[in-house]
Amino acid sequence: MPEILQTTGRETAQEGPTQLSQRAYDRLREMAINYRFRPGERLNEGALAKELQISRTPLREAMHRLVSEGLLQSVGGRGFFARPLDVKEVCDLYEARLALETAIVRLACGRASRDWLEAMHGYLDRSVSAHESEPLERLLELDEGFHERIAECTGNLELLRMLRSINARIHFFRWVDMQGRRDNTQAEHRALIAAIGQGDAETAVGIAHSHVARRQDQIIDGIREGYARLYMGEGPQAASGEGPQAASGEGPQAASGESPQAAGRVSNSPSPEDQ
Amino acid sequence: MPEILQTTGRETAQEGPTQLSQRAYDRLREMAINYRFRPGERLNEGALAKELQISRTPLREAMHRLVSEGLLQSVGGRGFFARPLDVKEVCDLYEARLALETAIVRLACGRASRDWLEAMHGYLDRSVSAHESEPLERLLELDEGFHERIAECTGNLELLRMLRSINARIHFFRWVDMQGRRDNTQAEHRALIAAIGQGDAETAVGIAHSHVARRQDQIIDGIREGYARLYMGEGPQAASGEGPQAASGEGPQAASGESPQAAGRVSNSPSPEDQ
DNA sequence: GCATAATAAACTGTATACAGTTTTGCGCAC
DNA sequence: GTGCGCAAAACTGTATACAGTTTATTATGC
Repeated sequence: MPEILQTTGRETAQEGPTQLSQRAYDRLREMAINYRFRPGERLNEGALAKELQISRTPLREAMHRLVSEGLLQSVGGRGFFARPLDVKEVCDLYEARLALETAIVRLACGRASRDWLEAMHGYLDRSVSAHESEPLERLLELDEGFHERIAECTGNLELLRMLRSINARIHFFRWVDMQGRRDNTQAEHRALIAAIGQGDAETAVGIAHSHVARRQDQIIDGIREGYARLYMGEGPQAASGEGPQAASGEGPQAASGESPQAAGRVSNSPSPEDQ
Repeated sequence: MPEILQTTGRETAQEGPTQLSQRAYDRLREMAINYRFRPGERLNEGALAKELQISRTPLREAMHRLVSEGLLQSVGGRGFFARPLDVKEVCDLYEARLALETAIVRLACGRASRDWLEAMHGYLDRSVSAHESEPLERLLELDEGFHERIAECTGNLELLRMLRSINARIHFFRWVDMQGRRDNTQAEHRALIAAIGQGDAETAVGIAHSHVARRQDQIIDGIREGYARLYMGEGPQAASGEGPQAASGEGPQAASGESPQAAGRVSNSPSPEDQ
């Protein structure tokens, strides 16, 4: 049952990719990013395939890609698992992001064009107007977009690719971190662009560093909060789809009996030796 | 025909992974890293599967992973392609490597333990003794290992992961670059470790920078040389396996009719929109 | 009642089948 | 000889089948 996909064929802007494995990739990626699967949970291929209305073949292809991107894990012989909520890993990611962002900003200082600067001012203007009205999820996207645009400014697609990969993996924790307080980072963003525009690398890197850097305990607090939130059944865009609980059907494979508050030693994954 | 794999089962140190998709991944990765496929060449799944003595299912799973890692490309509906020999991409990778290495060394300065320093001195000693006797391929591996150990010293697995990914993708060009001259980088390596040992970040970063940095024209020369070498049928470890030519069977799908010397505009890939 | 062993169900990893599309090869007009 | 169009072959993307293993369940002994 190939399940004729929506309107068959011509790939307008509206309908998704025609490739089933690509479609599965897109959907699974979104789920993994937002921890729609419980950390460490084993993913049931049959159930997922039924849910996505595809067969296991393209589904597994998508899963293999997500393993390579650190959004899923695989244990040979026992299938695929949701990424665990691992404190060390998240701290490493934040640190890597800081290093990457610093390098990117430094490069951007020598390469920003007049056009790019103008476009960034426009982007910031739009972000400001969104700040009051848009949901937090959208504000986070705007912030990610801001930093990715700086990476684009360097012209280095590999740096951009790495930044995107990291951003995807810490997205959830940044979202949790934003809950409650609606920080106004606009001023810092403006100052950063100004410094880049003047080619003042030291100032720009300084701003970027203080803007991106997080103290370890802040990060850990965020993770703990995220853990609690996960088991209270909330997440970014949790309302879309079919609800906050893990999307793998009835969910007989609950994560574990561990104390959800203990974010310090959280991973209940079978510590895969893969990759 | 499951083709009982060697000695069936118990996964000693000698025999490869039991998982066929993992075995395919390992072999394809090695091939892609060393450009055993001609740049931009379309990979024939049937032929590759026969060569690896597996079916197309695990083969395609491995290929999807390699796409995510930038070692293969995929064009929806037309299959998988060898990564093109793209000058811009390689330059970006070198630049990203420089940024990463700099950040890693800076972190290592605050984290190097006495044990680690001792181990590094041992590693360098072994590298020195290998310098005269071992083949270039091995020396390059030792150099990669040196830098990866510094990344390990930071304790940050994500930085290590990124460094490995980049190293894999520029491996071939560094190998080409080493041909002919047998640089002695030992002194720089010693000095770098010494600076790290003293926690002297500025000196260490300076050494790392001048050690890793390459001028753009040097890189492009290397790529041009690599291109020529590819079409002269030589590559790292080219003797192993079944010869230097692309491993996809008879090779009816030669790369293109482009001038092999013109490394400036080399990519004959169909510019995949994927990933 | 609790731990343990045996049995059944479920699931993963891989091979194969098949439809639709792309590519190749050939014939023909010019 | 060169370009165009059509038919055949080849290839990709996906579904399904199946064997072997893992996991869940029931039965059993203490």
